[in-house]
Amino acid sequence: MPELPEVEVVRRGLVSWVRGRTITAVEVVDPRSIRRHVLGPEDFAGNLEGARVLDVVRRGKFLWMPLADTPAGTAAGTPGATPAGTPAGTPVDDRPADALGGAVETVPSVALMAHLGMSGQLLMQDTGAADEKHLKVRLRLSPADGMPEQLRFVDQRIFGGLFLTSLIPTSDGGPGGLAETPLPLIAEEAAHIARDPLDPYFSFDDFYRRLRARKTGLKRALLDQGLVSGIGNIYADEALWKARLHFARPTDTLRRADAARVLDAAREVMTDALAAGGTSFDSLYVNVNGASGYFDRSLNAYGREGKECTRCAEAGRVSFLRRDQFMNRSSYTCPVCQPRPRNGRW
DNA sequence: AACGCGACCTGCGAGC
DNA sequence: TGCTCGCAGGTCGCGT
Repeated sequence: MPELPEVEVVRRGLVSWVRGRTITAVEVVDPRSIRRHVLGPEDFAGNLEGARVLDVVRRGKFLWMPLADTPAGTAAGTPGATPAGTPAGTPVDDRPADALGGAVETVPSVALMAHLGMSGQLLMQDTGAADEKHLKVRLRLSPADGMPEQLRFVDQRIFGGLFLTSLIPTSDGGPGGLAETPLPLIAEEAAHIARDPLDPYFSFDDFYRRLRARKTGLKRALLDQGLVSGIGNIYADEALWKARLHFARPTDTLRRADAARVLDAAREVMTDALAAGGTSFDSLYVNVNGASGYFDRSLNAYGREGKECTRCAEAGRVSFLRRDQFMNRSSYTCPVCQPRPRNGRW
């Protein structure tokens, strides 16, 4: 279950293995994993072969690799996404590359997008390594000292996938996401989601203003990737528990301090998970399993139906976590320290 | 605008 | 034992 911290662990690992290398061959083992690349496997492979990976960028749970040297006429998987006849790698506007962040010799216009979905993994593997049971896509990379030759996309449940997308200017002029060499460009397919809480350019003021304008429940807002990205069901429950707020709390009555508390809580939970995942990430593997131990040890709310609330126990009270259906999902709360709003009024 | 829901998937555990 | 069923998760798109 990769959430934002796991994806960031993947990003950090991946960038050290693939940055600067050229994709020499592409093997789509299961076309369902590239179904969001509407032009199909041949187009996908044809446009990737020969491309050079410039960086690995993340916003929320979306991960993408800006590419250089993609074949001219790349359509980025979406008909009409790139102006006809525009060779990929051409600057997206008239500014010189330096004005777009410097340190890049080519301004990319196309990226390889990856979303891990529920069960996706990006693994670096040597050629001799046996295929994984759920291997979906294999990318062969140009040789590099002591580095594995293959980047594999493995996905049991096929909620995730790979596809090519255009890079477009960000709406606020800031970096598209966390990157080694930030550029004010964003993968088109990720342009509709807000910055995530770990993004230095995340604006709490904007978040709070938009939150107050909503007429909905707090958890629904936290899960809305257009408002704040990267928060999934697990971290939403953990953040709400930490902030002592109920999932149904109306957003239009939230005080600034409440909003700040729940957002800080989300950031803390993610940062802790990132630290735990980061420490276990030390091998050739770039995977999403590093944080599973963290989940086992550190969850205070999610999945703990009927178990004691640890915070209440420390305070000498006894209370048990309950599970409710909310948004066709399970939500876990402590009935004592996260009381349900009464009559929707606070 | 808000929101519910189905679709997309597979594996696992519960219950019969 | 073997079957069915419900459930888990994130995202997208459609209908209300």
